[in-house]
Amino acid sequence: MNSSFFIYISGMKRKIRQERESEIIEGFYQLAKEVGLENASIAKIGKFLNIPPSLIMHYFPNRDFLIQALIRYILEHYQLIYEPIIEHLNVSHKLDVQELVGRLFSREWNLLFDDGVFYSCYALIFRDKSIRAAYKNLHLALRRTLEDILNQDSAFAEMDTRQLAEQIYVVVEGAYYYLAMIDDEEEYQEKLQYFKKQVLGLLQDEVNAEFRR
Amino acid sequence: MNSSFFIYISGMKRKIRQERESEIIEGFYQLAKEVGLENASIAKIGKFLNIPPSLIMHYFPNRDFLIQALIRYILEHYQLIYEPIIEHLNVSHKLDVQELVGRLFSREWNLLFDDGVFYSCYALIFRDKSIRAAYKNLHLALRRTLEDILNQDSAFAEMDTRQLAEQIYVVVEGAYYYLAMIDDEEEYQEKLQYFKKQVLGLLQDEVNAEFRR
DNA sequence: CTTAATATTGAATGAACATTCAATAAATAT
DNA sequence: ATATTTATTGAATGTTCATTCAATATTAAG
Repeated sequence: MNSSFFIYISGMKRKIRQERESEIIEGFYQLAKEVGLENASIAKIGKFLNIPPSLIMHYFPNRDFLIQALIRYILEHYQLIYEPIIEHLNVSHKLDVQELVGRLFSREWNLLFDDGVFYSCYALIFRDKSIRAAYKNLHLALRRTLEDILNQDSAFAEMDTRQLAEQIYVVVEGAYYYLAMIDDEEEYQEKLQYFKKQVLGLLQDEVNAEFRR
Repeated sequence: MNSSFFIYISGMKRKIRQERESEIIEGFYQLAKEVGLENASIAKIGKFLNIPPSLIMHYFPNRDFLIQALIRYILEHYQLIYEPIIEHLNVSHKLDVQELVGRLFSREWNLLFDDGVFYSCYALIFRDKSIRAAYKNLHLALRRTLEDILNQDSAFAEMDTRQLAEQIYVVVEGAYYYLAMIDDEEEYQEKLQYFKKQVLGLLQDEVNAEFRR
């Protein structure tokens, strides 16, 4: 064995480690989805995955490491699922705004992602600076992606696309927050239309564009 | 017994009960603010208030009752603090839109209210139908209040004020969600301006008003 | 093949948890 | 004044918690 400071784990062992860590975090996420983050204990994760709790602690020294890893997992997946949806619009000079708005509010990706765990973790930003920073990074990245898309269309050349991206996302995120409270499908669709129209208004509002500069 | 210093009104017991219950819920809220909802145990609430945990259970048979009462407390106070801020605009035919927007995004009320506990409880809407309904009721009430204010000004007579209130609040709530991630004061103010302008745009956008009808 | 490092197991730890209980104190009703 | 109801206390319950530990199995290195 070499004597460097770094723990060198070769081949198989490294793979085992990576796979176990992933398995544990995914199990943690799945369980939190079912019983709530506050009830997803290490013992329960072990039972859920059929491994002893001590194995979990072998990879994650304490609960905080587990939470940090869960948040990394959630934010990575949020971005991984969401960004391609708006990224692959293939803007050939002219952006299809209807299509963009449709994708921003798409419920498809919503089905792939559970909001309960996301907001439980979000609530942690108020007491943990590093979690706050991680959440901020995700939200900035989403805005930058949208900004880039807008910049590809010359129609927005005169507009402050950074501001526009901020304004669009604040509606999208406010809508997700609010619509989660609404069970009735008809009411849901009605309000969703309000917000889609609102974003379309932002994108088409050339008068405002000048006013805002 | 010597009761010379105390005035014993009839129904003293009821008063004791009400005050104890309030004390416990307020203590629960204060503690949750400090250590997080997930760490605010009954034992800790007892220690925080210098009462035995069994007294807490005398008034709240189990933890669920305590959570339900906390959410009632939070939502009532949210409304109690927030509504007067926008309600007492004293619309004398002409609404001061600048003033309205200023109040909607006022940081004052934000200081009176801790968002960590609010969002921790919000996360519960995804698994609890009655909590979801309670949150929805609050958000509908806020929108109705704003709608009433808009209706008092004849300038909005031709507009769909219900839709407008929905669109305004989705920005306000999206902004609160997003701005909580931002520590830097300058950046915070810059983005806050974006969102204030956005709401002003909604209020002044008469062209859109027709388009939306 | 031997040794060292890592992976996995299951049992054990003490602390914290929600909750119960019996006893006492205070307030109200009779 | 006495009886009844409610408020309060503190000790005790059994459970679950995160975490530790020693043992065994597997894999890598020499």
